[in-house]
Amino acid sequence: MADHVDFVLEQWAARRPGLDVSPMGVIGRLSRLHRLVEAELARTFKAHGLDAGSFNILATLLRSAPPHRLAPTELMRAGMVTSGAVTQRLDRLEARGLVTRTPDETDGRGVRVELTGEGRALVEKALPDHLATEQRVLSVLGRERQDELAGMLRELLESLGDRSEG
Amino acid sequence: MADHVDFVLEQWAARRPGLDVSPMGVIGRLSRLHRLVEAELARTFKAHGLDAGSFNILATLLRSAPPHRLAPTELMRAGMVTSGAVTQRLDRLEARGLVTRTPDETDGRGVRVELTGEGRALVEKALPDHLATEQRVLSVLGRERQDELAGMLRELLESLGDRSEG
DNA sequence: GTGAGGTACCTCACCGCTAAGGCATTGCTA
DNA sequence: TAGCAATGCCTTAGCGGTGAGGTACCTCAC
Repeated sequence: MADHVDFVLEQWAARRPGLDVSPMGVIGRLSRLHRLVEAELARTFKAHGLDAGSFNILATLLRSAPPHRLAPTELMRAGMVTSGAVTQRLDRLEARGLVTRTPDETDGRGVRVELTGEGRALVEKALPDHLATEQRVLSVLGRERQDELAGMLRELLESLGDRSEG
Repeated sequence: MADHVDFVLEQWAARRPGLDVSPMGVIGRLSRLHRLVEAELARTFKAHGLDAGSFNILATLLRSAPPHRLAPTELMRAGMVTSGAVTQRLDRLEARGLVTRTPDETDGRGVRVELTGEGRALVEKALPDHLATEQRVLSVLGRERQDELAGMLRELLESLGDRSEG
């Protein structure tokens, strides 16, 4: 039972016997797992004509509180991307007729983004497939250990400043 | 004690009460944590005039078995990137005098990549800082729980086909 | 009311990666 | 040993993101 990171750690142990490289055991795996999982999720998105960035926008709108109209700034924070990235994602989604941009009525600088009927239908169709893919990827761990894992990741996130907006 | 993903899960629970979105609790956190950690590591790399891709190449060469000469294909697999990405990384590193490319003596198609003295010195200088950053990022979990976390990530990796070459 | 600083969104140049494909060489198989 | 698939590396077009900066608008102290 050994993954690629075990091999890497062995190499370091052979080359730098004194060095404590144990953090690489966590962060190296985090990185590799992220890549593999992203690739897996991408296949599901593609099957629905989407990519991760587009799905993220649509799903954020779908789960938002009524009336489901968000500012680009909120989408930016939810997706952890820059404002430029949000602008471009919205450009693409708007061009496909999946979202609309409306001037904010109470703030002349602002914009409100909303799902169109088509956008809503698409994300609602993709969502169960997406969840199934996520579940499949995690299935080797039982539900209990998935929760344990989520708990540890949450601790790390909080220590790095990823707080809830609630 | 709640991170951004808790907020997201609450939103889903409010909007789709029947839906089991628990996989998002793991994969959403994996994704956000990856982003935050990468940003943190990038600061250390930058302080040494490097980025993650360049460091990855240099560190892979450093930890490789003597005589520390690897083929681009091996670097490609170690870094989980395409051959094009490796070619470009090597172009940049070679232009800076940090690695050399030599034709493989026994395979006319092949190339051997090697650290220069300067490249070796740079990665040896960056390595302890990098490890310190990784350790700092993980420090909220004690060593024991770090190992636990690494174990769960390894199980996931193995289930997705990330096997050791040993 | 006004000016300064903050905020919201967009624009654009640049960057690194992917995906597809090309060329040379090697290895397998009949 | 000839033919053909596989391999190793490179090339290139295109894509999505960042970071810096611009414009318009809002807020607030005075």
